[in-house]
Amino acid sequence: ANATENLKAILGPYTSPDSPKQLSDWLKAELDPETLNPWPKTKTGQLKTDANTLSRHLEHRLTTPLLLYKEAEKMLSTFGTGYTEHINPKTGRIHSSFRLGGTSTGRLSCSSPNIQNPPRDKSFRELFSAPPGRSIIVADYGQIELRIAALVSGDKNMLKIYEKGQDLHKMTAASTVGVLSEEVTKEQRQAAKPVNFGLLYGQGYRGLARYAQATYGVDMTENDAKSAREAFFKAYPDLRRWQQSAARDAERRKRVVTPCGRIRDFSKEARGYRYTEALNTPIQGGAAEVLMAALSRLPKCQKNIDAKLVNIVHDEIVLEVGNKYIDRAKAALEKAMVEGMLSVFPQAGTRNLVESKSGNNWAEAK
DNA sequence: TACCGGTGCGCG
DNA sequence: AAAGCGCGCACCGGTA
Repeated sequence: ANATENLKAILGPYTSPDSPKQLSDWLKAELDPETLNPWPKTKTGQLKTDANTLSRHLEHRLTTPLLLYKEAEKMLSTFGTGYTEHINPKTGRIHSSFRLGGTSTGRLSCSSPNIQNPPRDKSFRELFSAPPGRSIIVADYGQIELRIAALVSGDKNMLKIYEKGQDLHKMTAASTVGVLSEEVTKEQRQAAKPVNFGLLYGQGYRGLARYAQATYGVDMTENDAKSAREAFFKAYPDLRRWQQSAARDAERRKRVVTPCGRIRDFSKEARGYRYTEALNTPIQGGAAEVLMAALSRLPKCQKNIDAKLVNIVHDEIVLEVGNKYIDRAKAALEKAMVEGMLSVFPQAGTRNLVESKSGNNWAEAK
């Protein structure tokens, strides 16, 4: 509330902090030309006012109050009232809709409300709690898309890493920094995540530098990104070859196929063939298919166990179960997920594939 | 009042 | 030549 008053005092009565357009106009009148000229623009010519752009101008008196306001506003509107308005008075629960045909890759989508994107912060996740006498079980696949990339591309080095039960972020860090995997620091591992996630789907070095900063707060110059990119593909050369041939193939046929054989036809889409989308679809789609295979095995595994499926978040399954069944349900869930993976990729290694936990709420079980 | 595109942001 | 992908929701501002 204090920050909001402060923000009002700075912006004046004619500029709403909720309006990117008004904020852009306010900044245009406010900033000197040296700051204004290089300021990033939207495609309609407005000044960008997103958190990443603002955070590069911490010296400005508007920045901190506005960032605080944006965060608070998002939390209150989307995850506060946005959720509570959907509480069913009869059950006291939120009953979201999950859609099976709503995405171009085969993932589920979720709405009214979307409970696939509540903030990871404990103070939110702990609100998803089990009734007395019952518990929440969460099981998730570790690095599922990277594993599937390894399997789909057949990259020998990636496959070896997963067969040994090693951590690919750490191994990529070792390769890009040029040290032994035992010497990789937490920070170096963190910096390797955008490298893995970005380059997997065709990101260039400029995009990588931007993305590392924006998403992971990792400072990476374009030169750093360039050499990280080269080191990455030197470490995983079969992945590079797969990307090149998959992209050529997709461009020629205007379609890609997922591991289970579902087709994404770019010729039916407004934007047509897209390089990065062509690389992503079989991987993300494969991960979705693995999760579906796991879900389809749940009823069998849950026999005689009073378990409710309460959420599905792309690589994660959330159950609610009576306390006396926790161990059995956890084992059954893990089994279903491992078998789901093997049903799509029989050759997959399963070390450290699934991790599960239980607790009174979603935060404790994570 | 209803809908839509643009912008921004939460998650995997 | 260069290129992260996939969602849903809040809010604004313009149109129907």
